Amino acid sequence: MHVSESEYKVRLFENNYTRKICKSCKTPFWTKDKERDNCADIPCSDYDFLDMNISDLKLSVREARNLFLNFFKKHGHEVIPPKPVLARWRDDLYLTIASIVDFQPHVTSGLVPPPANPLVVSQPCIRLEDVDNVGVTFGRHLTTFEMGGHHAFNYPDKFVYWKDETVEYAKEFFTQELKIPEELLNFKESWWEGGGNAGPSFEVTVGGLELATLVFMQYEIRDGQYVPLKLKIVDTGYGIERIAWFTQKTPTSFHAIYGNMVYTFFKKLGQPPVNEEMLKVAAKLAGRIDTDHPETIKLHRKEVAKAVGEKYEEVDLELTRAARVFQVLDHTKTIAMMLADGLVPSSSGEGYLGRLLIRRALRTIKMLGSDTRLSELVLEQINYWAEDFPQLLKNKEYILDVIENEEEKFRETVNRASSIASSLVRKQEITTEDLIQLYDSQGIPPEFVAEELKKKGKEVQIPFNFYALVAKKHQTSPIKGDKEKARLPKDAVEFASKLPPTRKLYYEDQYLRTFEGKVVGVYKNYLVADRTVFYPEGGGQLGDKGVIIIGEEKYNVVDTQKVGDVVVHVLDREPKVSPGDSIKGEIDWQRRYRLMRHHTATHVVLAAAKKLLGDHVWQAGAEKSPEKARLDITHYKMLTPEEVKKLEDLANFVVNDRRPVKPIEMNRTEAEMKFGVSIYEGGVPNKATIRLLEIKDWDVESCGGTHVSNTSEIGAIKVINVEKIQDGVIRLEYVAGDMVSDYARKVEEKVNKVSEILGVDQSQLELRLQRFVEEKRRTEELLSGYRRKYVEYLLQNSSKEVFNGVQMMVLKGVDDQEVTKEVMRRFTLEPSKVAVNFYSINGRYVVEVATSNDLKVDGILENLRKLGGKGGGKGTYCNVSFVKLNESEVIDAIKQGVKRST
RNA sequence: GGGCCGGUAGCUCAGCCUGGAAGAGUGCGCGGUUUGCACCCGCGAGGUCCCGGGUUCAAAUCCCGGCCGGUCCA
Repeated sequence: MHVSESEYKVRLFENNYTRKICKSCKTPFWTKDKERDNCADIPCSDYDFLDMNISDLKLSVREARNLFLNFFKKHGHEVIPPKPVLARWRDDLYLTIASIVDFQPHVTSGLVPPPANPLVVSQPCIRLEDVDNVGVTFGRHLTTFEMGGHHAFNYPDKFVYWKDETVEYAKEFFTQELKIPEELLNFKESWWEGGGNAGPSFEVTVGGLELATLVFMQYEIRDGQYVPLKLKIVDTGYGIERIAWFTQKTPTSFHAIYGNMVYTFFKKLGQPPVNEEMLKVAAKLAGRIDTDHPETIKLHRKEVAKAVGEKYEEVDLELTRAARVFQVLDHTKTIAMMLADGLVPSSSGEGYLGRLLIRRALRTIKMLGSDTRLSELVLEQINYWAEDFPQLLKNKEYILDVIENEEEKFRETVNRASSIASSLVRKQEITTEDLIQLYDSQGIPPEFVAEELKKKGKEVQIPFNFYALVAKKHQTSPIKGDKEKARLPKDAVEFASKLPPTRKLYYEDQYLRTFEGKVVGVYKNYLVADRTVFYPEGGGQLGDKGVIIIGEEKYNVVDTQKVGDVVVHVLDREPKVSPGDSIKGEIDWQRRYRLMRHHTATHVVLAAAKKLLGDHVWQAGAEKSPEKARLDITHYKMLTPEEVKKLEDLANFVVNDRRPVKPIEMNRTEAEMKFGVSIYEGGVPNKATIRLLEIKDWDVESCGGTHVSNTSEIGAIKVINVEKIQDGVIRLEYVAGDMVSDYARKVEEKVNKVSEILGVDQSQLELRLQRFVEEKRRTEELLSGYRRKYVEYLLQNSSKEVFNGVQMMVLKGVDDQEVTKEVMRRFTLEPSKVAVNFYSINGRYVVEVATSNDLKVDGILENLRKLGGKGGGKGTYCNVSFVKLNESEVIDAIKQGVKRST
């Protein structure tokens, strides 16, 4: 898009700033420095700030954050708390990648007001795009960082501030608070696009480092066109860690972020310290690394070697080592943050992102030749950041336990590398394709395979872009998409979508069973009224059934669905009715009440699971039917029988405690601030006002279902099944109310049936069964004794004859294959023997022939086929079947077919 | 969510491509050898070849469907 220059004209620049064009990247930028000819951003500049002598400020990350927040607080912004790093209030993103994400999509679209306006937040973010580059660039790339954002939401009728003020805030913050001389500031003109929005932006750079980006969100991208937004949003991002690094001027940004922990990690990972002068040069020149072009890494290290006057090989080795330690530092923090916010590692969804980082960290630790526990390193991070992110300490036990669990899994995977390598050694040449196949299907990192192969004296080259090659194999993957299955045919949806919203009597009184209303639309067997008590399927609760009476005619409602705000009754046949007619309806109360009980029970169980297992427990799916309820929760290991019992007890405690259950309507921003994002467990509604369901002192969740008004109405809860449906997800099934009795009856019937089969009274069931099993074992022992004896007997006594120096034994009428096989095998151990066995199966007669090793079976086979037999075999054994059998003919054929093996 | 790999003795796995008698190592039991904590020798027990269907005279093996486990990708 062609951006008009006027977009970048702001008040501040009238004050002696000039617009220049960077000689290197041709980007326009604004500065007061008359001499400067480049944009002061990498790669046009190195990290020159490392050598700038500006002030005595040395800010830690925490101090940088506070300085930032307080500055904007002073200037009329309200400080709001950050959200979790997992973007659970959105269904299009897994991770919080920027501060603006906190307010998308409903605040930015204007549907709901922001929690404050203007506001400021320091939002921990996670971005995995550059996961490969972390460490290699000595601090340029991180997977986790804090984005300081001050935001203003300008409505058509309420203006807060826009470009002039935003740029002035930046100037003031950097010059007043960070004491940076104004001449060093550069405002690079840029254009930002993301999440369907776009707008002009300034990147504020100093000495090569981009310290902030000031975005002016003002367009929506619709069909490739830029449509002006009603809402104009100031979206800024200040790099909190970069500010800390900028003031500290440590060798790398890791030193600035992690302080002494850098040295702790070197020590714990068994690495001698790396020359800091070398690191500083490496960091300063890191802007020249373009990780899409691996040769630039080599080039970078050569330049470092030149600058510090050492051999390239030496420098390369040292920097590789350091880069790996930095990678572990970075990943351990990200892992801790993700787990603290409740991520459960798994093989799909957000869970995989966590596992990916954990595995990468484990791999790097191993490549450093260290056997330090990952959990030990993460514990360092927890303690280091405990004050900044209290959720780390709160969930410490969970975090460490999960990591040990993952470490164990990884160890098992890696142990396979050695045996896999030995089977690979047999191959002439091992290709990249083999390595990809191994990693992709079994998760064995190529580095480990290569190492194992080396031990066995075989070399294999791992291409630099190995992981990119793997990624290439998986290009068509959708993101987080959970499309609601269409439960009504297209034409019915179209019919209903034109109708006005239905009045939802089931929300006005959840116990209402009947109603009278007027028809507003009818299409085939789909009927819509102006109001209804019929609850439409949603939130995992099935739609109501019942009857609708039109005049004298009674129609069965077989299902109820919704299209937007319109409730559609699905009738058993097409009704004779027109819009405006009066109707009466009554729901199947028995069924509905069971659904209500199961639904409320689900909220009780979910909260119980959270309290029992930890905050990481999150609803991963649920279904309530009249018969039973099902709840899938995120958890990293199977529940023990004791845990299941405790869960059940806890849930029933809440039932017996008679807790009131109450729906509340609330503005969503307010609800999020008050209860946190866990209200969205069951899904994220797309409305400004949301319906919350509160179980007193127990649970609050956004929910559109129908519920009982007191937990005591649930009656009782019985867990009937617990299973692991996939890695990281546990399924709980349970029944409530009268279905508990139903379930008990079924169990009782089963027990009765079993006692009947065993012919004993229930009281003696276990004893009888135990004896039964014992008896079976003894019978088997006895049988194998008899078999042995029978084998001996047959070897001695079955008919034998000799021809051409070959002895032939014939077995007949022995229908125990265990015995015949053994007899034939034993008989043919000695040379010049042939064993024949006749038996029949499925109405066919089978001739089985075995010979000793010195004979061959193929002549026999040929002869038997000539007689009309079908079959085959090789070596010393064959197997031929006949529809009709002439025994002596067969025997003759065998005799004539015997051949010596050569 | 999608792709790939796997499921055979208590355990680790071979056999599967190319259908034809269910295998090895280890562990277990017994005996021998050795007075010593991963010794050696011999013997023995141990199987729903994940489940279901199909093809075939014949399926661990080939085909289809399912279950379970592992793993990779955004």
